[in-house]
Amino acid sequence: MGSVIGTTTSVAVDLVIFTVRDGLLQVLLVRRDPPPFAGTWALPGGPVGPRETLETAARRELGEKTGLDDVYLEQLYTFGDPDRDPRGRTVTVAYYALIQSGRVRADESVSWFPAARPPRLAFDHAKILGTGVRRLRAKLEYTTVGFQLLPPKFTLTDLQNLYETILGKRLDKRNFRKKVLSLNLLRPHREKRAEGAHRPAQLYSFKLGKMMVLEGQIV
Amino acid sequence: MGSVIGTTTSVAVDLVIFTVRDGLLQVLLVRRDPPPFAGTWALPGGPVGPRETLETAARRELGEKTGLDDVYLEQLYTFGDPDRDPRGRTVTVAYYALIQSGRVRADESVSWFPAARPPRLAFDHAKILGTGVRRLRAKLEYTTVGFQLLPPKFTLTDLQNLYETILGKRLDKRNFRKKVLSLNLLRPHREKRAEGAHRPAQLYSFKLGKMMVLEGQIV
DNA sequence: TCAAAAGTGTTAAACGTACACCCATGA
DNA sequence: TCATGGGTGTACGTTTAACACTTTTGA
Repeated sequence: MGSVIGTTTSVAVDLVIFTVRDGLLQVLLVRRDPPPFAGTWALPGGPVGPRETLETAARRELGEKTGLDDVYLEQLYTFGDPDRDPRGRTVTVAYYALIQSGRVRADESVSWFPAARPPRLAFDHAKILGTGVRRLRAKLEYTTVGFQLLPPKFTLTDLQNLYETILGKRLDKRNFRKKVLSLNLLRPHREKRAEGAHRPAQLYSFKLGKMMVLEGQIV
Repeated sequence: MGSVIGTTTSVAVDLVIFTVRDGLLQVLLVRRDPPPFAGTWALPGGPVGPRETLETAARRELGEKTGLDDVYLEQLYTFGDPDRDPRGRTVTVAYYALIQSGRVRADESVSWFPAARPPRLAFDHAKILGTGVRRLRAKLEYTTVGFQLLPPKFTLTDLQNLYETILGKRLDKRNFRKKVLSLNLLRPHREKRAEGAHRPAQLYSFKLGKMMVLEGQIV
């Protein structure tokens, strides 16, 4: 309630940016240039500007690292252990974002890594990442967040692969399709996707722009 | 990633302390003495000390206001709009706590209010409280947090009243009992509670000390 | 014609939901 | 004996879970 005299606390945002690529849940990391942890990988993030809301700061960081602005973003958790940053007290508000694979161009200093086996991470970012993975798994089961990881048009097999990848378990094809279609969240397209020597797959898109909390579970 | 030069940001914790009393979900508020918002009610809270973790700061505040230390406490959300505190930029990490009614002595400056109809609150505390109520409702349905609001020994009617109060809907007595008992979370006691001109009620206690996430829904 | 992924139904078990009466007690 | 809240079971509909074959295509 009073002010904290003589103490400097920095407030930052950090981002856990997820995608699904190559059958793996992956996370976008940046290579740190300055010390501490120079040369190691870290979650994208940075200080909150004096006139920014926390979410604005998170969206700005996201835009700077990915060039994207129409992305699902949600506050994850706030980390503030006094020794988490050797430079001084820093409280970081972590957000997580879900983007469609292929919308971000990786390079030397910005790259995708498997979320389950990341490289050694700076600060307490391994802990933040773990919190993000658990949250995503939990939300996948009772919301439509998963759809944010797919391109505008996708097949039911794409969707099932996504769920199997993130949850780390196999699902029954017939039951999965029955359940997903019964939710009435998907609009079939005229076109089908033919790729390879087999029957072409029906393309669908997600009817709603926004994430939705479901009554029951998807899986 | 760099430090924020020339900007002072304070970091605070605020507490949404819930109980159930008189058939209502209630929240503990403190009367503010200093400006701004002098004389209005506010969530208990205060600055995070230089060597404290966020949770330690929250527990300290909780102890100062209630005298209790063995309380369910969970991080809720972080609020950081630049103008939320007229004195200057303050980011507040909100926690919510669940305590058993009757363990806190209210007085002139610390008092319980119905969470659904609080008095006018300082800062953005009405928004924080709303976030807390929604989170508690959501968690009640798929975890055992609700048990934290009951004394060590309680009856199934106590438990059902608690659920009905927080969720704001009536539940079927037989179905509720069947479901709760099938979870095997309760230990019956030898004693019963006789109060009034009717059959005495079986007392139970919660087997686990900790909150638990359930497979399905309680209600 | 073969290989590969898409697509499709049925059945049994579990679970959720609706519903009404007897029990034990103190006044 | 009455009023009060405690305590119990069943039947039906819905949901979940397990399970295998046919279709369409390109090579």
